[in-house]
Amino acid sequence: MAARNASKGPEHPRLEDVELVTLLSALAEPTRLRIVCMLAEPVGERAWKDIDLPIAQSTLSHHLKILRNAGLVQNRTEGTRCFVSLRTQEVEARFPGLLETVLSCRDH
Amino acid sequence: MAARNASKGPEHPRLEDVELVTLLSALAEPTRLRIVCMLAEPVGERAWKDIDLPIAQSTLSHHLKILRNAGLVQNRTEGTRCFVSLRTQEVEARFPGLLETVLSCRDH
DNA sequence: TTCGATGATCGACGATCATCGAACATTGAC
DNA sequence: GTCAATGTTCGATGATCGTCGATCATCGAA
Repeated sequence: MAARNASKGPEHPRLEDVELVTLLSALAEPTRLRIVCMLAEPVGERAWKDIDLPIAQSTLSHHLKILRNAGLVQNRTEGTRCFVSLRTQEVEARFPGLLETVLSCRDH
Repeated sequence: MAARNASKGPEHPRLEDVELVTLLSALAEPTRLRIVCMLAEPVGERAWKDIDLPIAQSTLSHHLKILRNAGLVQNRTEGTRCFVSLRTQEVEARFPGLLETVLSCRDH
């Protein structure tokens, strides 16, 4: 009854409103860190269905929501499909060097 | 009654055995991040009692244990007193740039 | 040896989290 | 309009977490 999101896709916070602890919490979970690493590959944008992990679809949606709320990823809807990508530049502007450093640590 | 730790202080893991997610989890909590920032100040080592935060003593002990298990801090016992410090160099060797970057992000 | 101080550990509690299946909403195709 | 596909949301579940007070173990001092 109340007006829903007029916009289609899920909401994306401004990076200025994201706290460091929120971003670290989002990264501090194996599945989510793995997703972020996937998205960091040169491929860039990734179709939802291409993120195949041994988890239920609703769980993946849950993790992506947390990553969205942390400002790390963004969704782009195209018809019924959905594409996910890192907000690399915005994260870099807010937390300089952080994402790159974490990813490089992950790769060893 | 079973043989406890023969050594005096608590255990400190080798940084090689610490996973990135463990370290991120340790940092992804406001109180602990604050402690790490305190310890990063040029003062260096810090007496336990000088870490005064609005939390119970057992809670502080709990957080310090998590930071220890993540390889971030170390304890040095001197009589009944206990001093805490960052394992800056070892963390740097294991996760290059990570601690420094997180701390610089925290300061803005 | 006894005592006080200092941290670590224990047990309990409420809250949050990761996970799942089911139901729902939206969109394109028929 | 009906249907299938896609991703989100809901409800429930165990597990983990942050917090506390109480207890314990260790050490120096009296």
